[in-house]
Amino acid sequence: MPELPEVETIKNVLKENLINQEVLDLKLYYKPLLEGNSPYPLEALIGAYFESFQRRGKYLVFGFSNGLYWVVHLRMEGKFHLFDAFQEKSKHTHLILKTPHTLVHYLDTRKFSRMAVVDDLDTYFQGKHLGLEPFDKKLDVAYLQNAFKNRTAAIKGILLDQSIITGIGNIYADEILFLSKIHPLSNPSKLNAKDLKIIIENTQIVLKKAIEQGGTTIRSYTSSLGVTGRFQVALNVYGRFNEPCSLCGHTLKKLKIVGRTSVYCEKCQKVRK
DNA sequence: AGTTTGACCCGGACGC
DNA sequence: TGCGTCCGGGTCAAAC
Repeated sequence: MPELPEVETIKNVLKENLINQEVLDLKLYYKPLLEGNSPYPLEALIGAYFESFQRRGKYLVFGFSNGLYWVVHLRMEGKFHLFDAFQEKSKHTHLILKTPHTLVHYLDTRKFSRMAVVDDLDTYFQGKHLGLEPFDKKLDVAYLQNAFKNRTAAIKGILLDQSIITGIGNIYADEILFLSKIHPLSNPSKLNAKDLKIIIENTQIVLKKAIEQGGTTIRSYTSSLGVTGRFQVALNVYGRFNEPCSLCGHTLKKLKIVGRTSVYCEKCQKVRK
């Protein structure tokens, strides 16, 4: 489940392997992965060279020598597998890209990921309504006060709203709220400046640590991308329902918030109403 | 305008 | 063992 740290890691590994390589061939086997309104087909990348590698929120962006950009959102299970030699496509291989030195398979068991080929990145991302990057200097208490002022829905759901801060998913939203000692059902407009400052600090701490360690859920990328070891990102709450709180020992609870499971400590995380 | 809900997907986990 | 059911993850659109 790639969130910002995983996407950042994947971007870096793909850059190491693919920069300045020419796309010799590219075939998309499962057509719905390409957004219906993609201005260009994927085949438009054939003959071009990989030039730049970016991440915007949870989107990967590959820039090519012919002026086009390939934008990929991995959603839950999109994966890039890299090979040195011919590799039979698997049941879930939906795209194969060939370069002189590397064979790229793109897999997605859930067929949930999406991609597009565009010539105007700004226009494409304007339609996505992405908020500030977590490490943007403009992300400060005043920004969140403004963004949260009319928001009454659970803070957990608001942290998942990519139009405010982009890149936070279910795992890190739970971790950020735990470290900030804020209950996931809290009313965003009732958070005080100190709460907001702590949310920003913990967002940056959690994501930075995860990036340094190669992403929490990077396990499935290991074999192919050569990212080894270091999966010991300590998660305090995510996936730990019914286990003891790492701070107070109280049994962790769970709740459904905007259709997502939230795990939290009812003793450590106070509701702001 | 903000909030809620469902659709999109389907492998894997779970219950019987 | 086999079958049925539910879950989850991010984003978008529609309904409220």
